[in-house]
This record gives sequence, C-alpha cells and structure tokens, in this order.
Amino acid sequence: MRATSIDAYQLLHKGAEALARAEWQGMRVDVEYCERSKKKLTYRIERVESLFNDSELGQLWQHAYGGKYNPRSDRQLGHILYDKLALKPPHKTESGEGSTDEEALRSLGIPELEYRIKCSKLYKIRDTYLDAFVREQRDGIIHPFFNLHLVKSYRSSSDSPNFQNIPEHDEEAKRICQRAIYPRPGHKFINADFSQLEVSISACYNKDPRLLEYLFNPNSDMHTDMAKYLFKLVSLDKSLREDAWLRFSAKNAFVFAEFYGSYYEDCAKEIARHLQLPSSGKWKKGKGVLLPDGGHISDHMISKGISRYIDFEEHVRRAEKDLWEHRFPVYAEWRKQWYKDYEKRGYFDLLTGFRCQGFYKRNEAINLPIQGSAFHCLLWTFIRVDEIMREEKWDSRLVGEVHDDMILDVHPDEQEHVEKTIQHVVSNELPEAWSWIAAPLRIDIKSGDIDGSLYTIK
DNA sequence: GGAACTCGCCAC
DNA sequence: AAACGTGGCGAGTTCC
Repeated sequence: MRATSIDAYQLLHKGAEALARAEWQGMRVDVEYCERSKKKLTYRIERVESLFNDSELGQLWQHAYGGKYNPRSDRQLGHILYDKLALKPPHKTESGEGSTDEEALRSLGIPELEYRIKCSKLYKIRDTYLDAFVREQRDGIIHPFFNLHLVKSYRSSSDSPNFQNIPEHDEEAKRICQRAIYPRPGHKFINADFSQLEVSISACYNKDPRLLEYLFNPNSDMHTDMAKYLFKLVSLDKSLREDAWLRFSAKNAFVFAEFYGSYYEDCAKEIARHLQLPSSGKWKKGKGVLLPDGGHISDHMISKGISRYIDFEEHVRRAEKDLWEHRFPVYAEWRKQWYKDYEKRGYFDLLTGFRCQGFYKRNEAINLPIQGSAFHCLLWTFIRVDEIMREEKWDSRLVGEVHDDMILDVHPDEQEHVEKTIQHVVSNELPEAWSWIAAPLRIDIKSGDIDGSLYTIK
C-alpha cells in the first residue's frame, strides 16, 4: 500500500508524531502492586496445580512422563488425552492435532481438567501482563509503543508492552491487570471510543440504504432484529440478561461473522456453541442457555420446528440468504463488485487516500479497506486532539489508543473541556475534512476516578 | 543456544 | 476452493 495524496502521507506522518508524544508521556505502573499480585498468583497456581497433580489424570500423566512431566505443556496433555487414553478430540487445531484449548478440555467432561484451565488463566495474567508491566516500566512509567508501519490493514499495533490486549471481558483478569495502571497523581483516565465504527465505515463504502437507516436511527438495532429472526422470537428485550445473550450471539456469531466473510455452516456451529447446544444430531428438551421466561432455548427451538442441528443449520442458511438478499442487498452487491474490480485491476483504493496493491484473499480485500479506514478516523481524531491539546496548553494528555478508542490522562478541571473538544472534532471537524463520511460517527466517553486505575473506568 | 515453529489466548 | 478480518506475545518444542 502507498499513500496516493499528500493528505494521506500527512496522516501517517503526523500520526506517528502524535503517537510518539503519547508514548513519551506513558502511564504509571504500581510496581509494588504488580509484585504483590504476582506472588498471590503464584500461591494460587501452586495450590490449584497440586490439586491437579493429585487427581487421577495428573497421576497418570506424571507416571507417563516421569522427570519430564510438565503440567504447562499442551503437547504432553494432548498426548495423554488423545493417544494414551484414546479420547476423541472434541476438535482439532490448524495442523490437525487434537486441540487442548479451553473449549476442547471442557467438552471432554473430565472434572480435574478445570484445575488445568484455571492454572492456564492465572499463568496468563502473571506471565503475559504483570510481568510485562514490571519489565517494561522505567521509574514506574510504561511507554507502550504504537506502530503505524506493521499491520497489513493499516491499523496500528502496540508492543513493549502491548497496550491493545489488556483483559477486558474476563472479570478477574480485567481486575487484576487493569489495577496495575494509573494516571498521574490528581488526574483521571478518560476513554473515548467510537461506537460501531467499522459498521459506519463499511456503510461509507457500500452506501447500503438499510444499513444507513440503522446507523441514522438510534432507536433501531440490527442485532436485535437479527436475533429475533435467528431465534424465532416475537420480541426481545436486550435489558434482560438472557435476551442480551441472544443478541450478543446474533451480533458476534452471525452478523459480524458474515460481514467479515464467514458462511452459514460456520456461523451455525458458532451460534450453537453460544447457545450451549450440540452441533450434530437431535436437540433434546431442557438443554442450552435459558430464556427470560425460565425455559431452555432447546425447548423453544423445538417448539418452532427446529429439533435437530441440521434443521438449525438450514435455518441459518435461510438467515444468511435473508441477510444478503433482503436486508443488505446493496452491501452484498458492493462486496461482489469490489472484489471483481480488484481482481481486474490488481489494486483497490481506500477512502482515506491509500492504494493497496499486491495479493489479497477475497476476505482480506473486502475487510481491509474497512478496518484501515476505520482506524484512520481514529488516527485523524487523535492527531487533531493532540494538536488542540498543545495549542491550548492542556495539562491533560493523550496516552494511548486501541483501534477505535483513545485513552487520555486528564486533569479533573479540564475534563469537561476535553470531552467537548473530542465531541466537536468527531462530529464537526472530521466529517468536514472527509466528505466521504456518509454515516454518523458517534463517540462514547467513559471516565475513571481521580487517582483511580484503568479498572475504575466506567 | 538461538531461530522458527505450534498452540493458545488477550484485544478490536 | 475457501470457509471470520487484524495484531502481540508467552511457553513449549524442534531444528540447526
């Protein structure tokens, strides 16, 4: 890829400078806390690991490997489970070996494997995150790098330490890791993230009227609508925990998967996994996740005539057809034409002024411009906020970025002004600078406590 | 003893 | 034919 305009070149040049200033600023690490937590984790690991070692499976493994026994080795575990005990692997890895990931171990139904799963999670927190924070900090400050020259899709990446993969979804991992990072004394973190940025950007490329309608109407919600179709529901209230889960499945295992180029067989399998229903054979009553009325999803699906997995797969096939033929036909046509044009010309152009030339697989050619341009919106905003920050001599600082999300270390007295400035840049300056932006861009701002860690942001 | 590989898992 | 896109990184393992 290369920049095809001065503006595009400037975006990367100024972006690199603005990100370098954020790197220079850095974030405080509570080193003492990290060391305490690492010790605690080590104790917990020892305890859980010894429970595993004493279990039947642990004993068998130790006898098989003797002095070479290593409870952290996936390969040894795979050999014990799938060769020695001749269990059937629930699924295989890329290279065709029996998988030993969490899901595979779970579905084997061997209780002591829960100890092994727990240990892996604790090791991950200790060795990937806390270790890196301590190793990378200088005088109590980490300076994560934000790179603009490494990623195929012209997003950014981060390393040393990687600020872009700090746990967010696993509550325990999130708490332990995010409590290590602090703003400057007397300051607080704020988090400004674009809501559904990639969907908005895809609409800028495909101009699908139905997609734009969803984006312009804040009361509509395509994931709720899709969930109703997929699960044959008359109504769905996403404020209810059970319904929210169905919406989550429709969104991530179907809508986004399809948008990224997946197909109905894989989507059906993934949705079944979300629902905790088998991906083969007949579906029995009283199985799977619960519905708000207290019943099981399997009962509901059976009552709607879907009593076998293959019936469900067929239903998802219809949903896929419905998605592309009725809901978003213009989007579907754009994908077809976009790839056809790329095959003919050997390159494609991003709306942000970059030309991508070379070999791209179909899904890459379709996804890359969307991912890239979405990140470029973040970068443009980051540069502009950085510029205003310096012009107006803020005490507040930009400190990081996670693809569609900016992190600032702000002085409480400036918070209101900082937030207003960001909103102004996104809703006024950015659409004015880039007239191709055809969908509304919204940014949500969350705030941490004064002297509070990343974990306090909400 | 380091490079390169696989596997698994964290993020968007 | 492929079949969900983009990364970083740690541990274990194998190759040279």
